[in-house]
Amino acid sequence: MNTFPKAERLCSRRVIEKLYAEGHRCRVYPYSVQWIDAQSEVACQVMTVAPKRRFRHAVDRNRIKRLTRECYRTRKQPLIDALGSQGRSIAVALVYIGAEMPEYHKLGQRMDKVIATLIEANS
RNA sequence: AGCGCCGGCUAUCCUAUCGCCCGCCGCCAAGCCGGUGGGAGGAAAGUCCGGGCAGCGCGAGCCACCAUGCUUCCUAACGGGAAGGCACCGGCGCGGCAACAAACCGGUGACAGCAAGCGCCACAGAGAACAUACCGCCUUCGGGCAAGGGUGAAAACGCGGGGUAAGAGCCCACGACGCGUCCUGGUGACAGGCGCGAUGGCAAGCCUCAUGGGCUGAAAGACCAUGUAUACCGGCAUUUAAGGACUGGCUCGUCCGUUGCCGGGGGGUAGGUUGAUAGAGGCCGUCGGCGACGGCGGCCCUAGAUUGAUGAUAGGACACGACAGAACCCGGCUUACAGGCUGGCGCUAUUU
RNA sequence: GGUCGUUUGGCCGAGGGGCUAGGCACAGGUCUGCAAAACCUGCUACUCCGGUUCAAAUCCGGAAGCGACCU
Repeated sequence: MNTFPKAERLCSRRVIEKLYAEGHRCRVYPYSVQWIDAQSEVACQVMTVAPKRRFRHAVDRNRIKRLTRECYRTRKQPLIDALGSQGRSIAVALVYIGAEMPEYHKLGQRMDKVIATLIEANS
């Protein structure tokens, strides 16, 4: 099942600060992807970010994060399997850096690229 | 039916699949899980006001600072609301050639006080506030005057008469304006009258008067577990007077006091729980009130996250979907907003 | 979530009721064989909407933009 429960979301303030300070970063437009090795019970913890500077209204930021979560939820399984086979776990931040409101199907294609990049970087 | 003005309500819907948050039930308990129910707004926004709630040793007086500003009422409170007064604007309109009163209808108004004091009023102009004299008027040639011209946003209250050499609230009538232990009506603002009196404007200039205000703000605060100080408390020894605290300042009053040792005590940081969702709550009926609103009775429970929940896909309907997403809560204000429904008033045209 | 500040030509920046300084930049001219420098001239502004006032960049109310602080 393509679920996205609370355990797979990145919630720890301490891990987030460490991620921003020491994490790897690469750009897969329209995202800036940051990740770091972590010790958790699930293979991958993810947080979504939409910057207030670019998107003034809370409605727009909410929509970007919802679409991002939905795309990740439906495409995450290859990444989970790859990490699981190595016994590793990572923490990831998906920061939306595009200038315009995304469209679901196009965003899905980019998310495939993000997943592929993460698998390659952690194999 | 059309146009204009002023309000009120509403804010796409349905089906299937995959997901998110919370409550309850089941599995011995918990979690995964299974079942079941609930899940953003009229502005959730801006943070412009008011209050609840919480913390900060206490109190009194004066000053400073801030806010409000026609009256009465509503309210927990308000800078909000209701009704009324006054002013201005618009409409209508008897009559009238027309302009346009009164009354009526609607809208708008930071609407206390420059006859308490100070300050400011560019340019132009004689003069902008203890005034002044260019043209002008009068003259006994010493001078007197401010009506008329001209300047300006504004010119020493307006207009008519008396008066005078010419003039002037110098005097009078009418009118504008301010005041009154005054009279009448009204709870009152105010209106009408009587009497007295002054005369430019500006208080969203300083200010005066009246009323109100302690400060901070859920990132407040409380608790648990981990963990252990330099906070804090008590005792003993030492010091005796400077100093400090009381939330912007001063005064009064009150309190604390320097260092060392001993004992008690349990801070920061990271995590969790709580604060935190049933309330000045909503709806209906009824009674009181012009109304805002209040009393009584009945019914209802309606998000509660904590990196922060409502989305995606497919199909269908039509008016083709605006502004926009809770973060302690409530009452207002302001701002944004496609469409739909609806109430009142005015005018125009047609029909009956 | 809460608390503040700021907005004046292309850029920096003064002015706090009476025709909006100054500097840099830009354009034209003088000078020069050409340019630089210097000198002269010009151009482009008070974030927006209302209100107070005779008069508003300035005072008052509202909106918008930009920025800062508190964990």
